[in-house]
Amino acid sequence: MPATIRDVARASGVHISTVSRTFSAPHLVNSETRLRVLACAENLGYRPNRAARALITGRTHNIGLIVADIANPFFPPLIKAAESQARHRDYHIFVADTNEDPAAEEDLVHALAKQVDGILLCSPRMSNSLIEQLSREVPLVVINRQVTGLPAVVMDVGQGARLAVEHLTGLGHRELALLGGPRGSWTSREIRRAATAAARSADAALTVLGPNPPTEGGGTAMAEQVRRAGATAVLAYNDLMAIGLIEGLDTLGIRVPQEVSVVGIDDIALSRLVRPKLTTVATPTAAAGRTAVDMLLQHDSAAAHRNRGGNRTVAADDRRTTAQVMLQTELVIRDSTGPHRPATLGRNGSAATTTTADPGPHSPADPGNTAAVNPEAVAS
Amino acid sequence: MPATIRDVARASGVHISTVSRTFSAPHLVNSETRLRVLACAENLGYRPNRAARALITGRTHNIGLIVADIANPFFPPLIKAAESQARHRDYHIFVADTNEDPAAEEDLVHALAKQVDGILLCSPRMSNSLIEQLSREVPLVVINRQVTGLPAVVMDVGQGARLAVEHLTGLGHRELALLGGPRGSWTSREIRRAATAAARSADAALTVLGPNPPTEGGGTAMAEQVRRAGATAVLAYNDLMAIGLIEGLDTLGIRVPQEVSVVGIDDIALSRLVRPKLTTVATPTAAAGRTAVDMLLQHDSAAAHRNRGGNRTVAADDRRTTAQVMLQTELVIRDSTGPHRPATLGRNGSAATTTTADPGPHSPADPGNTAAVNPEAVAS
DNA sequence: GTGAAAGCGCTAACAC
DNA sequence: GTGTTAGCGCTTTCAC
Repeated sequence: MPATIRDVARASGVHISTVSRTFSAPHLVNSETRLRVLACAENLGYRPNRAARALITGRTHNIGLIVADIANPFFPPLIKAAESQARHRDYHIFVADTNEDPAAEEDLVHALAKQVDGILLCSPRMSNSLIEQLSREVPLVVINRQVTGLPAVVMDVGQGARLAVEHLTGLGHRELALLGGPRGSWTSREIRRAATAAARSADAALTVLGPNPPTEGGGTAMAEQVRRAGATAVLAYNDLMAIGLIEGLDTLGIRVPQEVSVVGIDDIALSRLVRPKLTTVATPTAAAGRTAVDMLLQHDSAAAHRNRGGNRTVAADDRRTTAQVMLQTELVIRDSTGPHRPATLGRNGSAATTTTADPGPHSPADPGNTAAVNPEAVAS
Repeated sequence: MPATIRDVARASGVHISTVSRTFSAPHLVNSETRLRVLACAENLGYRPNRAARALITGRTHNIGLIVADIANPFFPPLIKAAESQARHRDYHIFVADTNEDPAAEEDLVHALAKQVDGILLCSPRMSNSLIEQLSREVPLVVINRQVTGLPAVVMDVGQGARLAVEHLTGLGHRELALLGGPRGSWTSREIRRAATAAARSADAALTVLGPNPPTEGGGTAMAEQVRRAGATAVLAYNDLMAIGLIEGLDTLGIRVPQEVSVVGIDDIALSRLVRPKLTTVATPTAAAGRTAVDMLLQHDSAAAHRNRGGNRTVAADDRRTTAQVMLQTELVIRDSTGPHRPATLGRNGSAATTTTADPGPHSPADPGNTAAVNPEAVAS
């Protein structure tokens, strides 16, 4: 039923190779002929079969995008941007979800390898060495992870974490907590590293809690531990966890930001919608998606000369374009962070803070304190 | 570099067709031979090239999923469910984003047609007749739309809208507004139809405002009009618009639910996270994704006998499995709806509400008024 | 500028 | 049970 190149050839009275050229190398065909062929193709509804074409050219014009969890609000903007960029360049995109399972990542790469020109590996949880090995099977661009020798685009979460910690210590907080992300997350390690360093510089204590699932529930579950740790300010692996934590704290009768300040990371759309609006580190996820596609495709131009029976030096050659891009992050201060207020009532291990909205004056024993501010007034 | 069927054949000393059978019809090959072939394949890292296979079998084992906006929180759970279900059945899934553009939908269907076994058309904005026409090119399953003769899975938003209106009128509201969705949306039409009918049954007035973009901004932008319409209760096309509307009303100094009740549709994750928590109609989006994949694949089993040069009755035959599934919805009552409270101060055309939190008495010219309440007290 | 022929990786009759 | 042969729809030498 669907028209083939042969149908068009017959209809326009030329050989199939001329039809082929009309579509893949138009300049090689007489413009009169070309117009005729195009007309026939048009009214037969002919479209080149890309799979068949790929069989011989070695380029599928498809890209794979592997993410940990499509439903995690961090990913959709990235997926959308990648898809959009890909399509502008006439590529289609396979999306696959690993459910945070490292084994699934590997399977997926294998399964997709043959039908794509490359794969975007988003926040992978598997080991660097495995990634490297897989990259010999199919061109890979890694997002949110640095693996030596492979093209990657990462967000500078280290800088973001530093900014966040400085913001917190600047508000007078000295007992910080960090809610770690999932095991195997490069981002989580970077955050931890930078946050630890920044806390030390500011003479603040930082308790690391985790690893945790990168979800709202993961955050909520840690509320009790945050309280036990006596932290007055918390940096979470991502916004979802931060929001979950705020809910958990609320359940414990601990108010944010009056008693505890909370900072998230990512600046997902949700962050402006919850109350208090979340202070967070904005990561350029859409840009990451676009950039990754561009890198893959540039990379891919080289890979196109697939070595039909050739030696394997080609694979090595491809790597020469390898680059690692680091995207800037920035701190967005909203309403979930505020100045440190030492508890004035008892301080018997568990921070004894009243649940009532009572922003009375406190003993400014901590260094770096700023003037007290009515939390209500800040709700912008 | 990647191993081909021929490499495996050579390594295991059999003909390529035996290798082929080992993978596509294992029972047809001697178990000893099979084991040997499998072993060779294994250590050559051979995997059948699905595109090449598709060329001859006519089945790509790929599915297309076309949505209006990946970043709209309504879609990710659906995409995730569809992807998961597809992969369980050994299918990969192309995801494409139309940016709410009907023309893009058509292009995408054409572009994807050849490399998929079928397409899931999600909340399409194009005309029924075009959809029908496209379905002759590639098997289609439509989600959130009913088009005669085509398999579809829809959410029963009509019932949901009715429930929502009944809830609202039950609370004493008599001046309702409906925030319509995007032009071309079947769902929007269904909601409008059901809401109108339900309002009439309850002797309530319903002002329809729209069409609107199905986004937060779309909702925010309508706050002023809602006020002008004098509505005390609003049903929005989706949660995003409902949330946006609440923000917009807040800016106008109108409190939800004290002065205006708002109901959304979809029950996206966000709805429980905003304050006030959103009353909404829960739609089973994940189930819709799964079901649509199942329908497509069942449908596809028939389509597999692609008519190589055959007549076109096959296409007609495929249609016999056509079914339309309607998924139940349910009203989730949270905190954005409350009893009608007649304004007691002036009513000079535009509902005169002060921006300061000053719930003073008003002249009760409007019908159906109840007592005033301190807005602060309700914010749970 | 166009046609002829070979072949991408694979499956599907059909022999044996 | 396995080998042979013919192609799926297309691109790409190579002649002419």
